[in-house]
Parts: sequence; structure tokens; C-alpha cells
Amino acid sequence: MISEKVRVRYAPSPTGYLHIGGARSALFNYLYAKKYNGDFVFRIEDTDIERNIPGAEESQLNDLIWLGIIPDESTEKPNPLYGPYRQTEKLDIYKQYAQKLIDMGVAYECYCTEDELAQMKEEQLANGVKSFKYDRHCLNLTEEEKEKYRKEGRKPTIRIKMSENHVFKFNDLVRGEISFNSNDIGDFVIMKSNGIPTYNFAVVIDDHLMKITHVLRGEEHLSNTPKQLQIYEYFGWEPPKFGHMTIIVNPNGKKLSKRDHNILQFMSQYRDLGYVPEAIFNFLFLLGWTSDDNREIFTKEEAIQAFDPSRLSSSPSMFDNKRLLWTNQYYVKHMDNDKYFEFILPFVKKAKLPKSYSDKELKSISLIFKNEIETGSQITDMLNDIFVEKEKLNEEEEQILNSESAKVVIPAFKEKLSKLEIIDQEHVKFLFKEIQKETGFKGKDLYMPIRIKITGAMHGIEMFNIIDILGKDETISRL
RNA sequence: GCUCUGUUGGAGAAGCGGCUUAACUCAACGCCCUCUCAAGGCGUCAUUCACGGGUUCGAAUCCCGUACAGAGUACCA
Repeated sequence: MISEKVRVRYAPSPTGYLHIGGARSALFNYLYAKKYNGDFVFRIEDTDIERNIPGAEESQLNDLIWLGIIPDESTEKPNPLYGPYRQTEKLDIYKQYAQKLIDMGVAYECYCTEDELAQMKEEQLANGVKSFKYDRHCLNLTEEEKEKYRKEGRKPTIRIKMSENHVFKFNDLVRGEISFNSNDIGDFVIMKSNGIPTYNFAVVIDDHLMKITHVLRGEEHLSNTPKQLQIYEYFGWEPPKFGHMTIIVNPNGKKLSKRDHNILQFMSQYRDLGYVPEAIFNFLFLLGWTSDDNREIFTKEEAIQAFDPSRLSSSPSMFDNKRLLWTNQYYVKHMDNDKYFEFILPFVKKAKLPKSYSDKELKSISLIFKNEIETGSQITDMLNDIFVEKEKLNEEEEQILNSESAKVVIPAFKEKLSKLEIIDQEHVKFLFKEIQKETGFKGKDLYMPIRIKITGAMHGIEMFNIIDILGKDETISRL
């Protein structure tokens, strides 16, 4: 057999923006494709027309690209051999394949209504049947019976007929051998009454038509796999290799849900807060995957090189925000300065600057914070802490301002500063030394009163830098 | 309930039958540096791998049970 080109996909439903779980799925599929010189396909599974939201598809794609996960084929960059890339655009294709299954006698029209189905479920439950399976009420309907239902205005769904006592076995890329018995699975719907395929049917058709070779997806799809394998089997198609990744859980041990507000869910939120895409890439990469050589920091290329799906964890991973912060801080700290400026300047400009600074000044201000911040937006807050004068001091701060040293040190500093020609780190530093020599106050006694007087707080970046940023006039006006 | 999948420290985890008195990273804590906050440096943090049996000369590692957790059980994906 000729070795096929690896083709993988990320196939979100456009019911929301790109979130952490989706990004991680996409990431691992992307890595797999690139590792084996394959193609990464972006396709849209929009069969749930009620829940689709406008803009979701676009943002999914853009955020993916922002992360550096760049599709080889997508809704924007289709390959005519494999399109369309939106399921709603190929409805008649699914219809044809569903009809084929009916003709083969392995699928059938079902005229049961949702209410009837719900009632059936209830009855089974009451009779002690714990797991609900469709009772095949419509399996052998005659043409007359169907006609009668149709006259009542019923629109049929199409259900697939599961084989009897058949074991579906497959070798999961991350979990090893897994098997399911077909008896545990009821005849499920493949075409809804509105003529739109269900997920389990559409993926199979799409993956086959798009020649997808490997599917890395969330654990929640594990129990869908036998359903899909049944369809592959009926068509006589070779299924792709599946790998089921563990889900990501929140600190309470529950699967991350889009409604979970304790954790930021969407890539756009992280971008707005000043997270670096490479850092998120790296963080996501190590969430449920580890290298065999203890490395923690990977460039995209290194990740592609190192990736091996069999090292994917099979137990759930908890999303640890502190770890993400650390990773982001690492990336900020290690950026080269030009890239750093590009990244940080928008956040600097968001601060309430007391005067207008030249680009050069803004850059030197930014640099002061390079080792200080975890995320971009933190620089805005830190600058505002300096610029926006605090109206009320706490007791301890008042005390320091009323201390013996304060009474000596502050006037001395003010006087010397007003005479100083050049305000830069070196000169201001020297000035502090002089005061120390003349007044005898040093360390805390020297710096704290001035710090509190200027910034209204006991904490912050180095004094020299604060004065440098504020400038001579502004500093003196605060003394 | 049923089906499937898991369970190593606060978190991510390594470990794949003897090299493990359980690596590495984050967090936390302590010390150093220091005007403070960070950053940086140094150090501390599981005698034990959910529990109970078994296999073996030897088990965190293999097998079986139990407990717990998660996912699925839709005309959602």
C-alpha cells in the first residue's frame, strides 16, 4: 500500500469563539500534521443551525492563526478536491449517502416524534431497563404505514441499524486497544427530520471525503467512535486512526465549560490581557503532554519535532492559571526588545500618562517593566499606580512620612533634585548617595519617605526609574 | 443504572518489573540579594504511588476486585 499523506483536521461548530479546549485540540492535530509533513484542515461543523452564532467561524479561524496554528486548507483556503468546508453547504451529499444506507437495508426512516421517544424512554426506565435504546418501532414499517404517518404531517428521521453483537475494536493513539459492543448502542439518528445530518454521520462522510487519516479529539468523543465505526463498516471505508485526548478540567475537577466564569475561556480574552501567543501555545502543549527530556519551553518548531501522541496523558489535566502566568512571563522576559516594544506599547499607551512622551521615552519606560510583568495589561496598572496620585495613605505610610528621617530627607531631596540638570538613573542614584552622606540616613529611612511621598505606596519599581519616568517637574510637584 | 476511561505531592507530571530511599517544572514556604515589589541565586516540601488481594526472589510499574472521579448514554457537537 502506498503510504498516504497525513491529513488531520480541526472541525469546530460555530457556536462560540475559540476556547481553550478547542485550541488545544487544534494544536495537537496541527503538531501531528506538521510532524509528518501532512496537512491541517480547518472545517466547520455547522449542522446545529439553531445554535450557530455569527462571527464565530471567523474568530475561530483568526484566533487559531494568532496562535500560530495555520491551516493548510480552510473555509478561506479551500482545496477544490475536498470542499466544501462547511457542512451546511453539502447537504445533498449527506442525503445521497444516507439513501445508500437505506438501499443497503442498514438504515431506515423513523417517524417517531420526540414526545413519543421521550415517553418510550420513560417506560423503559420504569420497567427497570437502565440504558435506553431505541426500540426499533419503525424498523419494518410498510409503505402504507409510512404513508399514513406522512399524511399526519410527520417528517421522518433516518436511523442507522446497528449490527447485532458486533465488537468494534480499535487501537487508540493515546489509550491503546479499546472495544465496544454494538449491543450497547441503540439505532441512532443519522439524518434529522429537517434534512440535516447529525454530527456522527456528517463527520464520517466528511472525514472520508476529505481523506482524513488521523483524528485527535477530546475524550468526550470516545463513546461516539463505535457509532462512527459502524458507518465506516457499512460503507466499506477504512476509518482514520483515532486518538482520544483527555479533557481539561477546572480547579473543581469538572470539564471546562463555556459557562464557567472562573477561568477565562476564550483566546480573544487572553489576547486582550496581553498574553503572548507563543506562551499560550507552549502552555497548551504541556497541558496533558510531556516530553521525555524534561524540557518546559518549546518553540513551535521544537514542539513539532518533539510531539508524539503516545505521550499524551490519558488522565484529565487541570487548568492551572499560575502556570500559564509563569509561562507568559517567561516569554515576555525572553523576547527581544523590538518584539517586546511592539507587544507592550499598546498597553503602555492605555495608561493615564501625565504628559506626552516621545517614542523613545515610551520604549525606555517599557523596558523598565520587562522583568516585572506577567502579562501586557499589568504594565497599564503599574504605570497608573505611579501616575495616578493616591488620595489616601494608610496608617503605616502616614507614620513614615511623619518620621524624623522624612522631615530631613524629603526637603533635602527636593532641593537637590531641583538643581539637578540631567535626570537619569545615574544622576539620581548619585543624588541619593549625597543625601545619605550629608544626612546620615540610609536604606529604608532614606528611600521610603520619598517613595511614599511620590507614589503614595510602599511598593513598586526602583526609585530611580520612577523619577526617570515622571520627570523632574512632576516629581518635584509631588514633594 | 449501563458503557467507556482514569486515579503518582497543592498543580502539570516522569516512571513501562530491579538503576526509585519516586525525576523535572509551576505554586507554596524559608534564606540571600535589596529602599520596597518583582526578577535572580540557594534551599525545604510524597518513606510513598486511591484501597484490598494476588503473581514474582523483587511491583508505583503485571493481574483481579473495591472505592472514588470524569466522559458518554440527544433529531448537540
